[in-house]
Amino acid sequence: MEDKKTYYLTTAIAYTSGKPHIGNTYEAVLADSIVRFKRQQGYDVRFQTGTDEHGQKIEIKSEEAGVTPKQFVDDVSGKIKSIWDLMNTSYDKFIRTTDDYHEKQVQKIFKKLYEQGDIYKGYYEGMYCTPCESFFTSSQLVDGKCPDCGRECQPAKEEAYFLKLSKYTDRLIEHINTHPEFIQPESRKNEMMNNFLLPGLQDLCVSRTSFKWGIPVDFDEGHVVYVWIDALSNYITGLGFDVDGNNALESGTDLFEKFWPADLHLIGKDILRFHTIYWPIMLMALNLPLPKQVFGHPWLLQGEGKMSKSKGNVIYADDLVEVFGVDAVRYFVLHEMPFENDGIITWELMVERMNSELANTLGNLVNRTISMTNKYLDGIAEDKGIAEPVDEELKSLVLSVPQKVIDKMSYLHVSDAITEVFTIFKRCNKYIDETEPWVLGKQEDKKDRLSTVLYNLIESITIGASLLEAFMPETTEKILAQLNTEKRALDNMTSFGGYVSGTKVTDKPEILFMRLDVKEILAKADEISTAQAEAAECNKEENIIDIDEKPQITFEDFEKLQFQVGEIIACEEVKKSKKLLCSQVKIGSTTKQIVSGIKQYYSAEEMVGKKVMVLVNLKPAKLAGVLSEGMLLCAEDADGNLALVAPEKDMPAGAEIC
RNA sequence: GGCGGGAUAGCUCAGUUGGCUAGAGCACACGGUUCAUACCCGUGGUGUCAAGGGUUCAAAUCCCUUUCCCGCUACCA
Repeated sequence: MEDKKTYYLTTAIAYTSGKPHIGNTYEAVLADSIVRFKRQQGYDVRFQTGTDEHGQKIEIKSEEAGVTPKQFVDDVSGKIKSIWDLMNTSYDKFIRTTDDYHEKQVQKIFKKLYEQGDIYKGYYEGMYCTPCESFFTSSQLVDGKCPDCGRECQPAKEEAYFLKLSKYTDRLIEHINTHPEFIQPESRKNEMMNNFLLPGLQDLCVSRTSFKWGIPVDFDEGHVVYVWIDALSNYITGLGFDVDGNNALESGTDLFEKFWPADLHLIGKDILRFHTIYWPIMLMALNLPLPKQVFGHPWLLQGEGKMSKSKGNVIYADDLVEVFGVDAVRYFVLHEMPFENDGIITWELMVERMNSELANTLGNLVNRTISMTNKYLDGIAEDKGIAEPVDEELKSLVLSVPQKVIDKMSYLHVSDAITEVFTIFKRCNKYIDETEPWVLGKQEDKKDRLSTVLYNLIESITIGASLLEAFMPETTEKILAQLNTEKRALDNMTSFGGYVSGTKVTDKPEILFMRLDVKEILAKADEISTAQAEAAECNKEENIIDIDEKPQITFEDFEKLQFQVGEIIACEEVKKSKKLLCSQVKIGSTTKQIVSGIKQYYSAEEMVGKKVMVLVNLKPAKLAGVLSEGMLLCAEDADGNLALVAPEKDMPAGAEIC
């Protein structure tokens, strides 16, 4: 049996709380372009993607929708899968965290880690600073006290399971230092090191009791496995991994044995921490090898302001595909995303790219080449060998591109790789200008030269189109079909002239990419936007916010709190702080200084004169070096927007709130 | 507040270990061409390389200071 090198790539699994927008879709397309290229390079590839389907948010959403959580995620997961299919992503495995084999293994993993002591049942036995609401490992404490506020830390009481991280920290640091390619882009490595690894990790809470929709901890009723052990494990359970070593086989093959460790976890930069710290530690605890590389890709952002469904400006892949076609959308997201910085997508930019690169440079090139071949040569371009110096320039450029593309792709610089391919098409257009086939066509004695010129063009386009396959598979197929030839293999691009001389091209060239009118497209985008906003309106997600429930308190507990109306008589910004305002608050005959993190929502000037609700008897603390003697109460919505709470009628400063 | 990364043409960015008149794409303007989807080709830059100082024969590049942006993180009683 041929011993091909394997390549295992995974994307993050998409959370099934709603339809994925173009930014989520980008990840799947990026992954797809990478694996398609690896296949071209001859690797035995496995590409896994899927959906993450547990958690409180889904429990709540399904309840609102009046269906069971399973029904809810079945629906959303199906939608996500259909968008991945629409985008032509060639995944080998679509895993769902509600799949039974996955759930079973997660339970076994959890149990194994528990039995060997890597997971322990805690009662927040770590050092907990109540005022700071934070946990600290003992190594983080300063003189046994909270490193932030310097106060005593105590154990807290809530019951939960924790993954012990400290045991493996040194090994992980060592691994990251000796494997510079492990975290990509490399700049993220410092962030992980400096913010988490070097200061010391606090143990990760891996179970919850506050909701039910999750994988139960089978030896402790009431606990469900919280997100990370559940979600991250998909990368191995999807290969049929079994904790006891009885890996499930797929058509006789032990996929886990064959494909693990993964070559690349492709994820968004926001979850890099989980993939480069918690996941490796889980794997170490399971005594499994670590993935070779984790790439936290940047985001594809939407241009016009913050996206929101109610504004109707969320861009979805299926809307784009309807207007532009699959490959145009693939081209756009891949090309517009640099390696490290966020990219931007708008309808205008889409049209611009579509017109200038796809329609003009590529589409028109194919079209004019085929048209001339038909017009002057009855569709048959033979290599008559009538060469001129300019031909060599074309050939050497074309033949230099494959290696450049391979290099760019090996560093995952997909955008640059596509740009390289397009240099072929640009050179071809120039070549046409240089050789002027329409002039040759008028001279009977130049027929052979003309034929050679068109042959060179067709050969160049064949190579270019073949190189495009990873990025725009349908376009590759369409071009090659029009040229009536086969896809050229990557290792077969070292010499010029593979196109079978004398082949007849199609006599009915089809437009590959239609030029679009920006105004028309924007009008269409407007329609989509309006429809979206209307849908959001009638489907109005009731603005209900659920937060974690706290334990019941007694009236005595409540009586300990002293609330009064306070009048803000002066207010200024706290220098050196992004969020803090420092207010002088009149409460009865005294004045307290209170610092609040509301600068984003209130200016210092507008604060003055407000009468607000104040928690008066809170122990004073220093914030950013400024003393704060109480708390201004605020309401907070799901996006973190704040609104001060004030008495409904005018009340004097100092009035008790009870 | 801590750590890190930036600031180069109207826009998006390249610029390797300091080294010739600082580059590319887009956009714009003009010229050429007509096979093609009004397309393609060519030509066109007075840029304080954020500001100031320093090292050097030589600085966009190295060092210091300042300003402004961004990322992660902490804080946000």
